[in-house]
Amino acid sequence: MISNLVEKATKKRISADRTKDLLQFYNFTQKLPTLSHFLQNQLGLPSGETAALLRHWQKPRSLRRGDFLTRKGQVEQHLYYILEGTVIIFYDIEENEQVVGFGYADTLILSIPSFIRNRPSDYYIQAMGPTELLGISRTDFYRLLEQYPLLERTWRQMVEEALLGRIEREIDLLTVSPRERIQRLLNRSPHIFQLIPNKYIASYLRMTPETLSRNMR
Amino acid sequence: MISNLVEKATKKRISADRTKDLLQFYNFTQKLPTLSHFLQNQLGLPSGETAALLRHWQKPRSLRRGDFLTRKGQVEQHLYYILEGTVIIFYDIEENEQVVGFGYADTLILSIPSFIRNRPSDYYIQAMGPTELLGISRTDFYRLLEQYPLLERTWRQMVEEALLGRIEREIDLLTVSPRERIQRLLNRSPHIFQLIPNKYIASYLRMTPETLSRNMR
DNA sequence: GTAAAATCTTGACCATGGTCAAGGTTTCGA
DNA sequence: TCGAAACCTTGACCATGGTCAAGATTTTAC
Repeated sequence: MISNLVEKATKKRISADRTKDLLQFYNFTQKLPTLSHFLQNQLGLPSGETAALLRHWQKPRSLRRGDFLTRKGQVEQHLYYILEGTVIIFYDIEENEQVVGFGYADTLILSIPSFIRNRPSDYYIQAMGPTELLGISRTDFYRLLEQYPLLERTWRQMVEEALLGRIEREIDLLTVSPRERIQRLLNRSPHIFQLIPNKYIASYLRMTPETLSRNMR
Repeated sequence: MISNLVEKATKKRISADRTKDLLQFYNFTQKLPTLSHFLQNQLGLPSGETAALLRHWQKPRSLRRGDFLTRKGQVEQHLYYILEGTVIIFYDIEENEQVVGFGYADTLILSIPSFIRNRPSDYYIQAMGPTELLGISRTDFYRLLEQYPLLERTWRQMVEEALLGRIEREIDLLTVSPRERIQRLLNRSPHIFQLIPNKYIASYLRMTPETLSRNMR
């Protein structure tokens, strides 16, 4: 069943600006019809460099519902491309899980602090259903950054975009009224309400499932 | 008068890790004893490049208490280096001001979305007292990025650090108990309580001045 | 297809932090 | 230095969202 609010938000014609997903911090904005298409068209890499980069993406990894892509404390640091499926990112704080982001098909997903700092992750990344991914190791990726200035420039721009996404997210979190927080997410990422159980969305929005439920009517 | 909590936090020996200021999103972590020292030692620029960059920093700008460095809607986009003084960054949301960051002497300050996107700022930057700054224009800065790969690499790393700072800030904001939010800030940036009136800190911590006051006893 | 698990909804109650007001204190600026 | 403005603190009251519980509904996995 789809609530009235969701229905309205979904139907609404969404501007190019709005479409820019604010969750891009963990999963960058750019949609990737295919990985190589992304590398060439989004990153604008010459075909030689694209080939070099593609060579380092590892064979698909499959997850079932509930499986973890990354666990807290785990040192595995990869940048993942989601071929299919949906994942959530959360950390635990006093027995509770606090959801901080989502990832879905045709986006990149990673534990940023872990990837950038080369440290064990504080975050869990968990599959919401059957999920297929490709990964590239941090080491390989940063080595390629050194080699290809154009790749480094693009990465810089991606990090800049991610930063801007975080700023928007901050405003979401600072918004006092639960109803408005819900509305902001509905405006920006209505599709999430189709992909993710509400209890996780509630956590992401800093409220209980009860409050979310009561304010979606 | 210094509260017990502040006193404790200030006295506590602060680890190198803790010292890393989490507000670095708007004002990057690196302390700048002098601007040229920063350019050479922090950015690791060769002297030639340092000289080139220094040439583009404009003559000091002075602000008095209450003056605005940047106003909402203003297109002036500079990266500023604070020689002396303290500033706050805030935006307005329904008649209220919401503080999102601070800047103090020997750090860089800017409205990131405005600077990166080359758009009018949504944020105000206001001096808390007499303040002296140096600025470099967005145009000049990005032109130099194109010219000097080492500068671009460093900028990329700064943006990465800023991103990590935002993630920490997110956890702060997601922390439910006001008391803990205060404690986290005290642990990380006790000096802020010396530099900034509590009412602004309260806003930054997503609570009223009354709640801050009641929880500092 | 079906049982089990997960999720959603609703109600009653309650704790917490916001609001308003007033008085005291500190800081600012001429 | 002194008057004014800004800021801080405290109390009383209240609105809001959290907690707990129970039943309904949906989804999952075999």
